[in-house]
Amino acid sequence: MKKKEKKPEFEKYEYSAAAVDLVIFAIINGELNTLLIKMKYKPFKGKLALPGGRIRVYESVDKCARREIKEKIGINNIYIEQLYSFGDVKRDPSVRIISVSYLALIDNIDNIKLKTTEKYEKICWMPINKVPKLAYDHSEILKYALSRLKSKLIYTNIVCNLLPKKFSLSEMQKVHEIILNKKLDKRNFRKKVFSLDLIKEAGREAGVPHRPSKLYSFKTKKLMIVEMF
Amino acid sequence: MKKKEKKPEFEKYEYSAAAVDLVIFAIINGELNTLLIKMKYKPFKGKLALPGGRIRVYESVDKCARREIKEKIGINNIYIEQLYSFGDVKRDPSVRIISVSYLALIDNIDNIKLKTTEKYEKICWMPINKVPKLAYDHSEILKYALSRLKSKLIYTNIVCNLLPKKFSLSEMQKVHEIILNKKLDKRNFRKKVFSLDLIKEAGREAGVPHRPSKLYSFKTKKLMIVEMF
DNA sequence: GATACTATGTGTATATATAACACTAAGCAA
DNA sequence: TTGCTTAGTGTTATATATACACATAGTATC
Repeated sequence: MKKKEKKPEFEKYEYSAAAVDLVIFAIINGELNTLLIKMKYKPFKGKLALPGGRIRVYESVDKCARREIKEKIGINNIYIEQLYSFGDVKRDPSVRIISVSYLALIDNIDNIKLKTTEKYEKICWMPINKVPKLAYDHSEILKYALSRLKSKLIYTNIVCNLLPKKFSLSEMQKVHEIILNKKLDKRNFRKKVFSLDLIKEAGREAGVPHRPSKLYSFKTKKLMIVEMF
Repeated sequence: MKKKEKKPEFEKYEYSAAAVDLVIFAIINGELNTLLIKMKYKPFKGKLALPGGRIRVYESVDKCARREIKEKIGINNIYIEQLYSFGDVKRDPSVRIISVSYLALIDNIDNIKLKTTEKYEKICWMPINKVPKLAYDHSEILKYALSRLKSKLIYTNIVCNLLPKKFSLSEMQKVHEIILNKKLDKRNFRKKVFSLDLIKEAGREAGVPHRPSKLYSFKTKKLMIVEMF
């Protein structure tokens, strides 16, 4: 930080402020869940909303998304992806604010500790088909995130960010079925997954009252374009 | 406008301002062109950049994109699509500003009159493979726009926004070849296009020194998901 | 230790989609 | 009438996607 930092010239112009809103997905008990906060203050007191916050002048938009995630769930290194910027004038009734939305994926819910802050009444996971109408335009954002997740599940290996380090093919198939909301054929699923050469064997399940499944892990978590399903 | 408008609370927070940058594509002389402006003032005096401008407090982000287009090329009703928001802290060296980028497509270059404003040295079309390094992070934005256009060309009917009202199948194929940068098989192309049932006959070419082609027009310009190429 | 239970794991045949390939047709100009 | 130029057309081979049913390997129980 050698150069002297210059403050943005807000006062000169009537220009907009920006924020980040997060759609954080995790698979919990065989359902797709998203993280929501319950608002403590007006104008949406008592309503559920996506977590998020203002972008600071000295942080990039991506950094802001990661900071917010860190503040809410205590972790840092998860998959995030910018979705879309929502910019209606009245989307926040009290202030003109543009929201850059992000998708974030949790691969292992056990690593997460939710942190309530003073600003929110509570923070919680909720299965996406039980989510009521949210504050602001957050229902729209959630819908957008879900549709992005669905399409990326079909044409990329993004599913690796929703699975723990070791997983069975049945688990993997289940994630696809949950998100795409349809049953897949077990043999065709396995054939396809193997043909893509994305995973390697990683031991065997134990202590289950049935034939134990082989476990696999992803060779890489780098996002790749692959025709999945 | 009944309710009294409340001014955003810029002063209270150190938050960011936002702008829109436009990647406007048109097919000109068998090449894909993009609209660029030459900058008159520092910090990029003399450099080429994408057209764009600050988002006003009382306009939505989409409206801002359309206003900017109107100001630069005098038309209003073209296809636009939000791309991505670029938010590095130092992307503009003088002010912290987040840029929401848009793709816009011109279907008929004849309708366009470029308008230089006092702010720019000039405004002009340039074939995309002749574009030098641009000011700010605009080269990155252009690259992003091009990749979005390519992929949408493959899985949607977006090409309808780059063709005039009436066009021949050879013209349509040419647009695909220009953008995808590869030769396509004429018979397979036609077979596919007809099978999608997107176009209808619209007369015949005249005054050409060879067999005249049939002309077609799109049944609808509504964006649809279709497996093109 | 034999049996029941449960989720795992595997192969083939058919239908569909994609890719490769070359000649005739229609209008204009000389 | 001939030559020129781009438009227009079908078939075959290959690859991909879909549909479908039973044997297997552990654990738990009697």
